[in-house]
Amino acid sequence: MKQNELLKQVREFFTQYLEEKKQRKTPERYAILEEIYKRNDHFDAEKLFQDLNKKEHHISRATVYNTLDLLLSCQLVKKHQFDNNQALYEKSFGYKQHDHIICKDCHKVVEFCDPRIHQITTKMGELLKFKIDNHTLILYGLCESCEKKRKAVSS
Amino acid sequence: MKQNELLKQVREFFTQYLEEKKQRKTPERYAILEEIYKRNDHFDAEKLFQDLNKKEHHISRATVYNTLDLLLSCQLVKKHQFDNNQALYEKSFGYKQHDHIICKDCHKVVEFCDPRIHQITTKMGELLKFKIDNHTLILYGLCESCEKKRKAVSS
DNA sequence: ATCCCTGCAAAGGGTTTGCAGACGC
DNA sequence: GCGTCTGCAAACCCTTTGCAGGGAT
Repeated sequence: MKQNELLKQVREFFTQYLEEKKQRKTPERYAILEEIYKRNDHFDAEKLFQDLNKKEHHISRATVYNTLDLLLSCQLVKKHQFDNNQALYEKSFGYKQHDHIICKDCHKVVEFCDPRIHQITTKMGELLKFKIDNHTLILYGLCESCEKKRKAVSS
Repeated sequence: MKQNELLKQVREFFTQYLEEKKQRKTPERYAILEEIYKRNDHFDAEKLFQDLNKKEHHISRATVYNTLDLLLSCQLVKKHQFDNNQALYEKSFGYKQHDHIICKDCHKVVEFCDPRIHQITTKMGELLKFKIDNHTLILYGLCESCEKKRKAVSS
């Protein structure tokens, strides 16, 4: 099963990172890692906390935030600040680089790729003498069904 | 003077918007609009509040937030959620569309333009059947001097 | 045995809200 | 004068912090 294969790889990667950084391999950290890699959505810290505590005995919010920071620093997780001031996270290992398009009405998030983004980062990095290593591109608009709804209301 | 010309246009635009929406033309709202259009930076709500109260008699935080929302809805102001959970704002009338590149160390913000962004929004809108009307592109990296500093430290 | 990590609850920082009084219309 | 906008402070929400006890090494 592909899911288990990925989980295994990710656990190994994390273990290696923790050993390098001389940090402890606690069951909480692995439980959080697994929960994240079983999901396929963009989730906030609170949702992660809630879902973990439906299954696990108990993991505190502090540990969730702590571990998210760890996972961010080894790039196993990506953090997004969409509109509001609530961060959303998603797994990022073995997952192709992508950007997001968000519906302003229903808040649906769709992922997409476009090679031109890479061209822009490369060119702008050279031009402005920045060493770019990351980017965020978000397109805001209305999805097909929400646009129809709006038209129906205004007509 | 070009500055005054812009201010005048912006005030007129705002007045028209307020009349359309049947909202009151209060001195506070105009003071906030002017303060924003005299600046050339990316500022947060608190900074705007502080600077206004150095000059004006007094304008409350609530009114600042209120008016920022008004200005956002008529697109006289743009709101950015960079990294942290503190929104930054900038004027947007008569100002060319641009994106941002941010240094991870000194947090310097540089603006740039690239026509390919427009191509991407158009193409992805068609492909995914979204009606796109806005986007955010942020490139993260190290500016030239911060990269040198890092190298100096590690060597 | 050490001392880092966890859980808890309180603090923190930015933003929003409720209410009374002020003022644009 | 009516009804909305302002100012104030408290409430809110997400996140961070401090501290004491527990578990990884």
